[in-house]
Amino acid sequence: MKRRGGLTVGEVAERSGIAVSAVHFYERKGLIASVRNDANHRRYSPTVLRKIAIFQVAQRAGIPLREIANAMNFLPPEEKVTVKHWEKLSTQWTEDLDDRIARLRRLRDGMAGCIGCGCLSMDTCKLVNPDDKIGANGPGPRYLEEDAPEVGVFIGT
Amino acid sequence: MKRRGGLTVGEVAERSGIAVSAVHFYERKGLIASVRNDANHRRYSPTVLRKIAIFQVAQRAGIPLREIANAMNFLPPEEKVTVKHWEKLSTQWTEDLDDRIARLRRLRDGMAGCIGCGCLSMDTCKLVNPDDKIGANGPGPRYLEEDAPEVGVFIGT
DNA sequence: CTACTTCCTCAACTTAAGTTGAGGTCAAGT
DNA sequence: ACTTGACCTCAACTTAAGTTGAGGAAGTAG
Repeated sequence: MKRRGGLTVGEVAERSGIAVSAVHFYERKGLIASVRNDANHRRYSPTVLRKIAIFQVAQRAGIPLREIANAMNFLPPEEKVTVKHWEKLSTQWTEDLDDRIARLRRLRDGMAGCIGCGCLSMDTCKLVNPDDKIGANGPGPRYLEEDAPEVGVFIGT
Repeated sequence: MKRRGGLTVGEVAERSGIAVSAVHFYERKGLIASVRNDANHRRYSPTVLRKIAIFQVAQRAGIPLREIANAMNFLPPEEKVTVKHWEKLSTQWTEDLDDRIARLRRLRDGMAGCIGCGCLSMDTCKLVNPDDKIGANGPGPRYLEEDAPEVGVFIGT
């Protein structure tokens, strides 16, 4: 099983620290590509290692695979990928992370000030029901979900 | 269908903004409880509204239902729940959120400084492979997952 | 030549947090 | 009497991100 023409799945799996089945899976999903040798075995370019590394980092950041795949589709075919491209991804995902962080921070502040205060009653609590008509807007107290109109409001007491 | 003895599922669903099927689901999972009337219909105490509100907030914070259920098990039976109990939950989950936020922040800083720098190559990048032996430790570059031994290391270039 | 290991495909299973649908009961309104 | 609407149970479906297993081929070591 000499690696004439690229890395085997086993090698990719071991060097990137994921399971062989995961490598197969990523390929099925179109996130990476391989060529086949005469025995119908996959051979990978070393760049898949970088890609997989990026998948891991992005996933840890909470980016779903679908979006990762989407981003991968904007990359030029194979080795024409430049540092610029990774920079763009990085910027995009960093912004995404900033959003997530901000959202969690709002929640944390609301939670610290509000659940403990005893007011959490659907009718009066700003954290849960900021404007007394959330039920009419569809399901769920999705208040802190998207940028709320008034961020400083849910003091709660 | 007069509400003799508590809220109906429909009322709970409407007032808490979730689907009837979700109310059923929470009950199956033991997160809330009901009594049955003579027609075998569920009747809920108004406190379920508060509970469901808390589920929503906690889930938004990324707490899985299993943990929420677990926390609910530590609450006294029914209306013997005091503000202290909610405070404790709040404190616990706030800490949890602090952790999540810190983790995301580390990731963001690593991502901003590292993916763009062009070094992301599994062999040399600290973000991806901080100590050149992560493959031997099991699957995945789980570096930023738990508190990493050296947080300031992944400058990357 | 035989055994071992890696590889192949395809289908089914997993967890979370519900949703959807089929089939049936019960009380109210007309 | 009949239809509507809310309720009941139970089973199956959904998405994400894979894992596990069955059944088979191919390359390698002794």
